[in-house]
Amino acid sequence: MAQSDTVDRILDAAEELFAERGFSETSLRMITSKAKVNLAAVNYHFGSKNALIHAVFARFLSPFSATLETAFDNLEERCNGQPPTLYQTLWALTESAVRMPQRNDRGISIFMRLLGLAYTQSQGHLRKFLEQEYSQPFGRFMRLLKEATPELSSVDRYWRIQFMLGATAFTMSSSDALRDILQNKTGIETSVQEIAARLVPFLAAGMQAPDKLLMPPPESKVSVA
Amino acid sequence: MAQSDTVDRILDAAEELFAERGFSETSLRMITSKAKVNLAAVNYHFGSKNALIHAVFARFLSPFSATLETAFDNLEERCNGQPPTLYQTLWALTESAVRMPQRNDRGISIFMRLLGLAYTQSQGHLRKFLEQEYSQPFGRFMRLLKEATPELSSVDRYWRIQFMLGATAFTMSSSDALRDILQNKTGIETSVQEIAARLVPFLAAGMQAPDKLLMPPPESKVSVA
DNA sequence: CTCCGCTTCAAACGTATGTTTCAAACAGAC
DNA sequence: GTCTGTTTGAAACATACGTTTGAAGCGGAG
Repeated sequence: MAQSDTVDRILDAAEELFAERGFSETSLRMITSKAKVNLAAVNYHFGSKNALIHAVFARFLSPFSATLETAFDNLEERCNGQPPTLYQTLWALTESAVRMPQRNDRGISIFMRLLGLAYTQSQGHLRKFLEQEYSQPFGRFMRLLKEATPELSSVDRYWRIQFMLGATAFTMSSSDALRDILQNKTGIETSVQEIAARLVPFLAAGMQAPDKLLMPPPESKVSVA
Repeated sequence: MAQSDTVDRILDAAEELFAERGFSETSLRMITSKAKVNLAAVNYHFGSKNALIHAVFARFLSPFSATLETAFDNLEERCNGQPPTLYQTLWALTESAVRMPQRNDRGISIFMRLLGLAYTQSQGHLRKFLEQEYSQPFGRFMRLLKEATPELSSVDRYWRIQFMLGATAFTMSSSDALRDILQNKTGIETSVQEIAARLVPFLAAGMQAPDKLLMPPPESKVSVA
């Protein structure tokens, strides 16, 4: 073969194993044996394990980043200068993720799980890589969020964005496991699209919740029987 | 010293390092050197690294579990047979966590971060350990949630609980970093209690959001100017 | 065919890990 | 003081890791 497919086989195997087990817990030997390539191939083609991790992310994040930009473009165009609503912004993001061309049916799950891991596993090199490669669409998303929630103080918005990120990253990072649990308990099959469709209203409602309270909730007074 | 403090020193160091770096990324040598004890002490006192991980969790989870049970007892007693509201249930949980006697001021953050890691890092042995040791308070919390949201289908409730867990675990697990970022940007100091006070309304609102939608949001139609 | 750059391969390297070993140090009971 | 069971200590163990090496294999150009 003139153009070797070794690189893609490695990326496929790595992507799947990383998503299943995390980065530190996945060895190059697992990857190369799953990909049926020689151990040295990883260092030959990518340079190091960390560079392989970056490549795995770049392969799906770069097209996603582009898709997201055009989705935001379309959204803002449709709004004729008015800021898009929170719902619309969240939905644009979700659709961009869900509509991405997938290599296989689990593609979206793996995609999400990896994003969750990226946030969760404290791999300094990864965070640095993602920040400097994909800061633009992220910044734009933040700006849209700000315009969509002008009623929030910037501190409230800051924290609620963290809550949204958490709910999303966490759920997505274990979406396979959670789906399986539900499947075993109730027999119900759930697609990633459905999870997303349930997540968006949850996030939007949380984001627009009434003010924070600093004291115990009103109902918690001891009632005199 | 009759009762050696080696065990506690190991637990303290392990707790902190695990919270900072994750389990796989923390070696016994890091732990023992931080704790200023001999390397072999871990295996002598705990048996294995995995057993040490369990011990770290048990040390804060067991008292928390007890505190939580009495908090739920008090709550249910105050309600005279009526099911506690969602707000009250969430608040009981939050207060139990926040009011736990802490070894130091970072105690609560570490506590939360470890819980997040336990969910996220796919350490099979840990999940098994937590499930069989702390299924009771967890199950009770689930039952209270169910009674507080009778309007939700069990599938909706299942997913929304996952979203809540995610927002909580994620935020709390990086609360130190998030607090610092906010501090640097705005000069505002934030306590864990305040974060909790912002989180609870977010969660409650999300939990009680209107039905999931299966289509794009209503506002996303192209408006005819 | 010969050559050359690129790719694969088996093997080894150095390092770090969790765990084990066994002697030394220690504390409390007698 | 002496004995005994427990705890510490330095060192080694076996294993797994990421990475490097150098030779073998290969395809197209001259």
